[in-house]
This record gives sequence, structure tokens and C-alpha cells, in this order.
Amino acid sequence: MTSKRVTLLDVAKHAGVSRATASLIVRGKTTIKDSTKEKVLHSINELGYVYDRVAANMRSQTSTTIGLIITDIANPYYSELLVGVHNALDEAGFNVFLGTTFDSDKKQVALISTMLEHRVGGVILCPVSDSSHGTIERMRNMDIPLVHAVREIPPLNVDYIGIDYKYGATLAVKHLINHHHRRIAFIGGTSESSAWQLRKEGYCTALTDAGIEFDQSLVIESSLTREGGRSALKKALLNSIPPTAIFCFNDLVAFGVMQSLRDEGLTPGKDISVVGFDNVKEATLSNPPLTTIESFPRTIGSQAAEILLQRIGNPNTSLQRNILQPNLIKRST
Amino acid sequence: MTSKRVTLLDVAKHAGVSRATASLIVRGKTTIKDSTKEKVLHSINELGYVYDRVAANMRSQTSTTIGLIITDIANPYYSELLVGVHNALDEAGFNVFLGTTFDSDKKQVALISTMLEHRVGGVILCPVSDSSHGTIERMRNMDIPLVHAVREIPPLNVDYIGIDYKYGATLAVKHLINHHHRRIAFIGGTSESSAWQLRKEGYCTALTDAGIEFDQSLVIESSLTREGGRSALKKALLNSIPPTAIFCFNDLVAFGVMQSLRDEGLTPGKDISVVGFDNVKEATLSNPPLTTIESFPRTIGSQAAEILLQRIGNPNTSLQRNILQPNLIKRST
DNA sequence: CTGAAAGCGCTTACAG
DNA sequence: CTGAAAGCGCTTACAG
Repeated sequence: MTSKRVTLLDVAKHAGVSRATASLIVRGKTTIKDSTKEKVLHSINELGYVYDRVAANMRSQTSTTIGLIITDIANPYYSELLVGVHNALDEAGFNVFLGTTFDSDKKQVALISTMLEHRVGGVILCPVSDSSHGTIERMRNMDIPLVHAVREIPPLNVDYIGIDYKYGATLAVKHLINHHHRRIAFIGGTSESSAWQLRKEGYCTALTDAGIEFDQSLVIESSLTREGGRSALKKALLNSIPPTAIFCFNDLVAFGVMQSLRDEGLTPGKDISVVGFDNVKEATLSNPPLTTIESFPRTIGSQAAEILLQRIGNPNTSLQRNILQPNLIKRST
Repeated sequence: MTSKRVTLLDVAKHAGVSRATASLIVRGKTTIKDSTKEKVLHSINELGYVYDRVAANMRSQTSTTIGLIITDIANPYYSELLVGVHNALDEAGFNVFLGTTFDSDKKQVALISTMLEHRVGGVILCPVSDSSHGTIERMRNMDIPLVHAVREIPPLNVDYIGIDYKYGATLAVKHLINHHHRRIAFIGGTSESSAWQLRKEGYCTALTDAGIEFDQSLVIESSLTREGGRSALKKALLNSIPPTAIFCFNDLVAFGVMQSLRDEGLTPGKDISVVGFDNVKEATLSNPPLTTIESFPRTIGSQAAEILLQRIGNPNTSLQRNILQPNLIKRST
């Protein structure tokens, strides 16, 4: 910066009032005479004064930013979640500090530190699959408001917003069973995450209810990307009795699976049925349109933000655990 | 916060060194004896000290955050751009402060103020279509490093990274002409933005080169969303001589156009050709796969970040203007 | 390496 | 409303 920053004291001098008065005015207190208020506002314009919220927050030990830690921005599920968070925070005058872990615990640890160093007022964390317990414990010791979203981490004494993955998985698999499938693969994700375990439970429940035996060789883990879906499908087709239907961890994986099916000369929805999870916007447009489970990422984002704001406002409110019920969206696959 | 924050002075006392020494150590200066360094690091762990980067930045008049202002997070083009920015900044130890304008100038003005109030070290701005000149002027007066991305704003004395929209549009329209189309609509966007004007120029150039007369009634503006594309297509079909091909402002609009075509009982790529712009990942998966123009959002993001970091490092480097050349990606539409 | 002091730009509390 | 002072947690500069 070449020019020196204009301070509140400069403004006060220019307007001929005290610094204390100027401070009250910039913070919008109403106990000031209109005439002096106008003088000060005029000086602010004249001098091009910019309020230094950082200094103010530091002095008053408050914060107007919150940290959002997600695993992958390139996943439209998280874009939608981000939109929800963003909208809810905007209204409350909070700003978002964004971090992406790419599902690495090391990165997650580093990000949490960075957020704390930047004095965020709270954190919305979508934990990585194998979060180290130490990090979370550390955050709790810091007394910084924290809400988990999308995935849960074992010590459940923290606010959480997510959806009922088990029920969602049951819906998806029952749908396939209703279409007379008996060899149904479960593809994508890692068995370390709660979101995976719950889906697996739902998958098993649906199979059991239909009297179908569980077959471990039909469960294939993968990274949560299109690429993960592609390679996992290739493995699935090598099975001695290949599946006739695929339940995918999420839509992104399902897109990969569908691409891979086409590579193999198979038509998704005809030769092999596919069900996704999330109902990202692209699911309408895929070829053919993807049958999937609606999981409300935007709502999760906005509710996570609201829970966090509540806790920032009053750290002693009772713990919240909000589980949304998903729906089946039938399309052509 | 219930517990008082542990300060550097607490650490210094605990380790039996001076505050100045402790300060040098947390900042990783190497001029300190290893034995005392270890003592201090041990105390940091013991006390659970968290470095207050905000206080440090304030004292030293620096900043380790940069502001990123985009128009729409829900657009995968911007998600990709965000990934690029994020990656480049991460490496340099910078953090991103995110803001979304939803293409509203009012919101943009508010966001720039917020960013300045939070003392960002610089801003990457993807300007809204009709940016008010005053805001930009104000930023320049603040002497804060600024780079424009994606769209340009008239006074060109600021770093810019974008792609050659005119050339991209020419590629797209020539492609359609090569497939024997003569009635080609240009759908989406608003005529106020440079990115629109340049596409229009390219569109006109391609028409003129082929001896096709320009027809204003085939140019239909819309918001840059799927919904915008849907409604714009409906208008296009009401034309007395309807188009046989559509050049869309971006892929999102193209997806809307394709949905709308299906609603009308028409098959994209067969009854009416469609070309998009951006080559978002979903373009591979759409039904049918979308022919489009590759426009490198991730590269734009990372280069914008790098240019900004350069300028923060040395405010006097010469102005950069980086225009990438797009490619045509032929698929089935 | 230490120790005391000043200052980044603000808010807070208080006597007038 | 004013004015002077203290303090948020750090860095900086300087004498020892």
C-alpha cells in the first residue's frame, strides 16, 4: 500500500468529533444526534474511510467469519451445500472462509489450524472419512462452536446435520429389487466413513427383507469421483456372476459407472440398472436421466449455518441432531 | 469463549524466554538455538497455544487472505475456477474469502466493501455484467491488488485473465455452418457484458464469412442458468422462421435449451443442433453429449491467483493481460 | 539472546 | 456528547 490507511481518528478529527463518537456512529448506534451523524458520514465519504472490521473484531473479541471445510468443491453436491451455507450466512452478515480437504486427514488438520489462527467464530465441518480423533478433541478444547455436516464422527457430542443414509440406501435398493434384480452391487465410497456404513446397512436390510443373500464380492469401494466410478465398475464386471444392477454411493460415482458401461458397450437403464445418491442437478440431464435419492445438499448447508449461528449466539443451547429423510427420484436408469 | 486465549506471552513465560524470542520462533526464524526452540515448541503444545495470525497481520500490515468474487457458485464453470484459485493459493499459504454476486451490481459493491473491511491482501473479481464504474475506481484508489477474470470492465488498466470469446464463438458458429445450418440462433447472456459482446462479434464474423445475413430476431438474451436457457428456447421457436441450430452462451444455458427441446418433442443434435460454451464436466454426460467450446476455468482460476500473488509480491510489475485460446470439442449435438 | 516500549486500528469504560 | 487511557495479541526496533 502506498497511501496510508485512513483511520477512525482521522475521520473524527476531520468531522470535529471525538473518536468515541465516531466509533459509535460507524457501528450504527442510534444514540447520536442526526446532525453530528451526518457530519461524520460526510467525512467518511470525503476521506474514503474503510472500516477495519479485523481490528474491531480483535478488540471486541468477536468474529464475523465462519470456516467451512468440505471435501471436494468439484463435486456439485458440495457446490450446492456451499450455496446453502453462503445464503444463510449472508443474511446474518457473516462471511465464509473456505477450505477443501480432498478427503485427506492431514489437510483437514492443517485447515482446522488455519481457521483457528484466523479467528473464525465457528466451523462447519464435513469431516474426511478417517478423521483423526485428536483434531476434533482439540477443537472442542478450544471452545469454538462447531457443527458437523454430511458425515458424523464417533464422539457424538457435537451438533450434526445430515440425512438418513440408511433409509435412503434402503429406498434405492428396494427400488431395484422391485424391478426384479437379485445381483445388486454397491459401488463407491470408503468403508471408514459413517456415511458409507449407513448406506451399507440400508443395502443389507433391503437385501435381507427380500431374502437375497449378501455377497461381499459385490461391494466395491472407490474414491468419490467419476473416475472412481469408472474403475470400480470395471472390477464389478469381472465378477463370476456379474451384477445386473448397481447402487452407487453418489451421483458422481454413478456418472462414472454410466460412462464405463457405455465404454463396455452396455446401455445404462437397459442392460444394467443404476441408482445414484444426491440428486445433483446434472442427474436430470444425464443419458439416460439418472434414478437417484434426493438428499437436499442446499438445505443441509443452510441448516448447518443456522445451527452454527444459534450456537455462536448462545453456546449453551442443547445439542442438535437433525436427520432429514430422503426421497427416491425415479427416472430412466 | 469460556477459557481465555493463550497468548504468546504466556508461552514465553512458560518456556522461560522473552516474548521477542518466542515471536521469532513461531515465525520460523532460524537464528535461534535449537535447545531454546525446542523448549518453546514444547510449551506451545503444553498450553495449546494457537498463533493469532489476525493480530500478527494487523501489526505487520500484511494479509494472508485474498478475496474471490464470482457470480454464481452453482455454475460448475465457477466451481472449477474456484478449484484452480484454491489450489494455487494453498501452495502459497493464502486463504480464500469467497463472495457471490448473483450478477447483481449492488451485491458486488457490498462484497468489495466487506472484503476491504476484512483487509484482504488482494481481490480476484469476476465482474457482474453491468458493473458500476465507481466501485472499480474505488478499489484502485485503495491501492489494493486486483485482477479481473472471465469478464473485463472498460477501464482496462487492471490485470486480466480470460479467454478469447470472439474466437471461441467463431469456432462454434463455423462448426454449425459446416453442418449446413443457415438459421443459427445465439441464446443466453446479457448484452451488457464484454463476454457477451465478444461472443456476438464472433457469431457475426462467422455468419458474414459464410455470406449469411445477420438476423437480430435470432439473438435472445437470458440469465445464465438452465432456466434461462429453457425460456429463451421457447421464444426462439416462436420465430417466423425458427432456427435449425443454437449457439448457447454457456453450457448451463445449453442444458436448459436441450431440456426445453425435449419438452417440445424435439431431439437435440437431430432435429436441432446445439453448441455450448465452457466444456463443463457434465457436458460429457448430457443426453446427447454436448458439443461445446473448451474454456479452461481451472486454468483461469489458477492463473488469476498467480497473477494476483505476483502483484502482491511486487505492485509495480507491468500490467498483465492473458487471453487463452479456446478449442472446439465435437460431440453429438 | 533479553526486556521494555511503542504501535497496528479499533472498542470499552469512565470521569466530566 | 468529549477526552484520555487501557487493552485485544501480536511485531518491530533498540539498547544491553
